[in-house]
Amino acid sequence: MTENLLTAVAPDGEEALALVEASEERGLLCTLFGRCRVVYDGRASSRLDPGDRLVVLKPDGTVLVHTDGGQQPVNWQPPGCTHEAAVEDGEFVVRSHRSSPSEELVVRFERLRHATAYDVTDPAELALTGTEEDLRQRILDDPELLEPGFEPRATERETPAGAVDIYGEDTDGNVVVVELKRRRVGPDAVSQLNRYVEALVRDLHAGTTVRGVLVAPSVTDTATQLLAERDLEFVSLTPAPDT
Amino acid sequence: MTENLLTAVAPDGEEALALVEASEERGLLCTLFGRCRVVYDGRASSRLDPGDRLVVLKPDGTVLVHTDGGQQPVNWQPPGCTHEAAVEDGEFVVRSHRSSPSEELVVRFERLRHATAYDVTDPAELALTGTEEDLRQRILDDPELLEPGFEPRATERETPAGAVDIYGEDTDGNVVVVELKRRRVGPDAVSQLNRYVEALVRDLHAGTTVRGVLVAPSVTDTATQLLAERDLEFVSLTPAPDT
DNA sequence: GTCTTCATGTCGGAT
DNA sequence: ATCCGACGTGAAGAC
Repeated sequence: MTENLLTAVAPDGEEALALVEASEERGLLCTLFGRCRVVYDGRASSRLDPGDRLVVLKPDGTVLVHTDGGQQPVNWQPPGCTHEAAVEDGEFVVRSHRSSPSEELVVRFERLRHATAYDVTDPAELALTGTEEDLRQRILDDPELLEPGFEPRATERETPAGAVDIYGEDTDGNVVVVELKRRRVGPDAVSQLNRYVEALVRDLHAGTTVRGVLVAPSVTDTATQLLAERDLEFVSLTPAPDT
Repeated sequence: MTENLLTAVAPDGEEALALVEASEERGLLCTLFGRCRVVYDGRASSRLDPGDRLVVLKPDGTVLVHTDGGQQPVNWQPPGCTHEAAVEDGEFVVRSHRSSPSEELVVRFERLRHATAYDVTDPAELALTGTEEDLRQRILDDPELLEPGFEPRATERETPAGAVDIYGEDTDGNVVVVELKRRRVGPDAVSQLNRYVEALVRDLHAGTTVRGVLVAPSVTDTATQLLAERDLEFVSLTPAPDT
């Protein structure tokens, strides 16, 4: 058994308890595999009958209950929760809770097949490209991508309805509100843009024309309809130049 | 080693390869712990420098890369992906890919501390309460919760702008459009309701009054403003009766 | 804390 | 396959 690596095959309750507590003390990430029931009560409530699952306990208080399928855990607790392990009626039990909002998750193992604890301190930062931020920078670097003569004046400009992605001016001196989306958009993005435009129409001097431009790779038909109804515009752009 | 439970402490590339391939063959869920780099290219692109992490391979093709903190994996692939493991330059490598959209994830291990494979076939269904569906049922069971004399006529009624949660009539014969939210709502929910109301105003006979009612536990100030501007209403209700 | 919006959102249901 | 909206959405940044 290596330093900062604990494992136990088919541990009984006490063994598992020792491992989880040691894990907690040393700030290790813990994985538990076995047959368990799960009860959750908080923002909603859920019950999960017995089944074989993988349970992950992270040093930051996160709890994940994973089944054989799906990217999302079937049950979970967010970071910042505190958990205690115990042996109750011969069953190994993990209780995780938080206040604000009040939430509790209880995982009760009928049978534990395996338990491990690892040190997973991770210094690296994820470098991600292709985000909305990249799309914004692409337009700021070359405003002509939006339209000839477009001049950005501000990003994240505040309005009563929220912050506008890019606020600028066209060649005729009209105000241009730009809403950016990194992927194909539907009706929600059009409504969002519309909120900003309406807020600015109210705020600015009467007589100022405010154009709203949605920038995204593409839009759905419904979104196109909505854009037309509200006199809003669309410009097709992706976060990264096409290759 | 129990049936359908494979483990390996500090496996070399070949051992890990055998375990992952056996895991795949038998439909097991596989966990890998070690120091790795991760490269992702697809809808976006990301690079992650070496760090100690937990990698989960599910039998449905899901891949999760978890660090010490956070509920979300730092990298992942969705269900339906296919992955191959290999030893390259002495390193154990997992490549996962899918088409439509074209995406690839490569996890390259400098060092593998532990590997396991479990059978996690899970027959149980999650029983969840406190959802929007519960809120809908609560109102259908007792329409007076919305307002005296409210009469539901349909759920999921289609409009050009999408399906209305509850479509009904008030005591004056006006059309009532109800949008339900299980939790406190912001501007987006107001816009959504507004889209349905506008679509129905266009669709129905001129002269028909269409009321829009947002039902949720509470609303933000901005949402209240928006509701007022658009002549929409708010009724406070939670998915479950208060206890 | 609350509010707002982004996300490689994911997921499910309907067309 | 696309579209649409819910989700115990989570996570980040602003206030």
